[in-house]
Amino acid sequence: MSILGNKLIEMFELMFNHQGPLNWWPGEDTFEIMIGAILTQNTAWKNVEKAITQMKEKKILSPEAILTIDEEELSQVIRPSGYHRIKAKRLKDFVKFIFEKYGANLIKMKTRPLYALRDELLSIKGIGAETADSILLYALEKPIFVVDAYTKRILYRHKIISSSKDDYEDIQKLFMENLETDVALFNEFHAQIVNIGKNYCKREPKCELCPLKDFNLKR
DNA sequence: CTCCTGACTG
DNA sequence: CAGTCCGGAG
Repeated sequence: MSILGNKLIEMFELMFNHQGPLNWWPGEDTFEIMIGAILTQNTAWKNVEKAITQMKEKKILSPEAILTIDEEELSQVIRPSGYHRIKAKRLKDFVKFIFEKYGANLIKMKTRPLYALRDELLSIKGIGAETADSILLYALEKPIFVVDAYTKRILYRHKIISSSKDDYEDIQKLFMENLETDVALFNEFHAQIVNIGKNYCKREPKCELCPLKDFNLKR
């Protein structure tokens, strides 16, 4: 294990021991996780839950329903998630891809190699690196590390990276080249980071209360 | 860089 | 009442 790998594990354990297992999307429906990953783009998860609840009530939380429903109507149903017009289009573009490439068979989709699938997802308008990786890790259980704004901020503040705007793929490599390739670890690690981000590592950080307050910082 | 959007927080 | 939210496109 590399020096950096040990540091990352230390960071993970500090977070995990304070916050406990976060159980992100355990046993949740694969398709629902994919939809959630798109709806949560720059949006608080609480608002995404409302949108998903409404989709269930209207019985449109399926590839078939999203493909056929009127885009305007879809945008109204997902309205609580914000950016509802553009996200309605993104959902439709996404399910079109699902149908064209995999006949909406998510089991079949899962058999495809990780990076082939990643390239396909990135070719869809509205699916960027973070959304693609969230779908790959949390819905399809592929071993890839999800990087987000919190990840960059936390690594920067704890001096693991020297600039707060390092490249997405570089930061992803930093985790993947120094940790065991483990879906469960990647899943929990990112979840822990997000929780630290929204509870402590905000723009105005609450360092005194943070589980990472003594991590890699000279006092 | 700006726009996209509603809901919630401090 | 401004800032922010599990970003991405133009």
